[in-house]
Order: sequence, then C-alpha cells, then structure tokens
Amino acid sequence: MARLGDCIAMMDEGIGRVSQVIPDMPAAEARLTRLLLMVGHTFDEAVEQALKPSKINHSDFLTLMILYSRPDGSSTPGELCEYTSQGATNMTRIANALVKRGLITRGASEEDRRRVVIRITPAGRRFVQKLLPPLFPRVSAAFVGFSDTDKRSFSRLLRKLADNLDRLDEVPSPKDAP
Amino acid sequence: MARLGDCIAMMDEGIGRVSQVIPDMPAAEARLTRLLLMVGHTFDEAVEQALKPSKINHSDFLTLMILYSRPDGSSTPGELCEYTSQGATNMTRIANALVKRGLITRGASEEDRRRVVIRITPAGRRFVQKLLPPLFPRVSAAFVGFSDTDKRSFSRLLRKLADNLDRLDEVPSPKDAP
DNA sequence: CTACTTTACTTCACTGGTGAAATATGAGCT
DNA sequence: AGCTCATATTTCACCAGTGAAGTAAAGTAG
Repeated sequence: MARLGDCIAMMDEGIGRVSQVIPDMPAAEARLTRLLLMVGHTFDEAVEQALKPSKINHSDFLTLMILYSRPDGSSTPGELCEYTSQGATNMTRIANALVKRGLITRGASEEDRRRVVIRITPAGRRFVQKLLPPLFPRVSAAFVGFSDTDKRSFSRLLRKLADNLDRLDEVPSPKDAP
Repeated sequence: MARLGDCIAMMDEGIGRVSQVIPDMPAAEARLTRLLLMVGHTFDEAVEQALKPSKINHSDFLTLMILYSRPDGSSTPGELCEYTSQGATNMTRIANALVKRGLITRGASEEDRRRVVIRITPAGRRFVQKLLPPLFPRVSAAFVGFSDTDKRSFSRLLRKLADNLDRLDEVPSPKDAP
C-alpha cells in the first residue's frame, strides 16, 4: 500500500547508513540492484493486477502469449520452460490449467513419443486478442515522459545487464570438473 | 536453464510478429516491459541463489536488512510490510522464522499494546555482517561495463518509472466514491 | 461508561512455484 | 537383441505468498 517512491527513499537512506558501517560495500551498485528489484516487483504486481479481470495469472498468460506469437502456434513443455523461466513441474500445472479452459491442446508428438506437443486453439487466439488491447493504455502510461532516447538507453542498459547476468553464471563454477 | 540472452531474442521476435497482427500495440513499450520483467526476475533468482548458502530467503533477508539499517535497529510488522511490499500475513511468517533463528526479538509495544515491536539482536547484526561481504563481488559484476553515466541514467530511468507506477494507481479509480 | 469503528496483527485455507523421485521413451554401445 | 545412459514429462511433498476472517486493543461518539 505504501507508494513506491517512499520505499525507494527509505532504501536510499538505509543503504547510506549501512555503507558507513561497511565502507567497502559497492553502494552505488547495491542501490541500482535494489531499485531494479523494487521496480521489477511493482511491475509484476501491476501486470498481475491487469490480468486479474480475465482470470489468468502472469505465467499462464506468458505461456499462452508465446504460443500465440509462434508462426505455427505450437511448442512443447520443455521449450516453454526455457523461455518462461519456469520449472518443468510448473509447466505441467500451467498446461493443465490452459487445457481445462480450452485455450490450448496437448497431444503426443509423433516423432518422439516422450514429447508432448502443445498448441494454441482458436479459442486461445480469440482470448488473447480480446485480452491485449485493454492492456495497452497501462503499458504506455508506465513510460510517459520517456523520450525516444530514454527508451533506447533503457533498452540498451537492460540488455547489457542481461548479458552480464549470463556471464555471471558461466564463470564461477569450478565444480563442473568431474 | 536457457540463457537470458536467448529468451530476450525470442521475445523480440515474438513481439515483432504479434505487433504485425495487432498493429495498435505499443510495441516498443511492450518490449521494454518484458525486458524489465525478465531481467528483474533473473536478478531475483541470482539474489536468492546467493543467499542460499546462508539458508535465508530474499524476503527474510530484506526484512533483516531494514532492521539492520535502522539507527535504533527496531520496527513493527506494519512498517516492515510497507517497505518490503509484503502482506501482513507473510510478515508474520517472516518474523516467526527470524525469531526462531534468534536474529530478531518480538515484543509488545508499551504505548500501544496492539503493536508488536521487532528488534534486531546482536546475533542478527553479526549474521548480516558475515553475510554481506561475499555478496559484493557479484553485485559489482552485474554492472561491469556500466560507465558512471550509464549508472546515473539507469537510476534516473528506474526512478522515473517508479514515479509513473505510483501515478498509475492514483488515477484510474472511479470506484472510491461511495 | 457503553457501543461502534478503526488499527494491528494472527490464523486458516488456498494458489503458485520448486526440488527430488518416478515413469517412459529414445539413443548409443557391444 | 540387451544394457546403459540421457531426455521429456509427470507426480509428490514441501516452501512462499495472499485474501478473508478472527482477535484484541485503541480511538471516538453519544
């Protein structure tokens, strides 16, 4: 219920105080990290909120959107796991839910019978097409006051961050040697 | 398991295809939103991962950090809820967990006996001081390649976004009139 | 001082997400 | 073929977070 601005203000002060006690803390980076996490979390909430009227949650929606955006409208649980950053366990639940609502179908693959093929149905497509437009005003509103340059900068910095995070996992594992 | 860069690439393509079917979609803003959510989520995971060796989760840690950063080392569940964006329900669980580990104490307020006063213990302070330093290299690593200007831009843009999100909630409620 | 409202927190029941083990198919080796 | 190892998905048991209702103490009005 507290406004995000207030949370940020208190975080700024908090980090300021902590970095006096622990001077070798990378305070600027810690601030940016907390900022990103807070804003990201609030965005998440906003999305969840916006989807609530349609009785669908964020991960179900994301899964459906990936299928919708595919030229052939189909995928497999494994692939969907990769792109939604969900575990296989949860993808089973998501698929169950979407099948129950008739938005996707689930069938056995013919080349590889371990696989399951998931496909968006016409009803699923209609659902997405009805769902999206009401979301647009809020998406735009989140970025009011962003110049084109701002948008480009933001995109660039987030992508650079993504790149760094990918490397972060690659490097520090002297545990893969058998 | 998939690298974030790959997820981003497929998101870019997906939005490209969708925006051809639904041309009035604010594609640039949608991309930024998805980017932010993906990077935010990955950051979250990274933090959770980094805290795992200390057997503490993100929200418990955040709660403890707020107490640590306070001049008097104390707060109340209600206040902690505000600043951690947690529900009161969950704060009860968090406090239970931290009390059980001896990192905080929980006692009744004397002015207002509805209130509960939560205070970090010396053991809690020691725990934080041991926990933080190993985190620093990763925090710094996430922002390698960021110039000072980049950091300032990123901070500015995130704060602007936070501001927009705060307004987003204020405006669109013609439901508060009784 | 009693009765009503509000505030602060807790309890309970449920949803969402995860790790470990189970199941089943495929692929490679001999 | 028969054996072993890897891959794809599901099931099960558990942790984390939420909404609604419960409890207890203030605040407020008649």
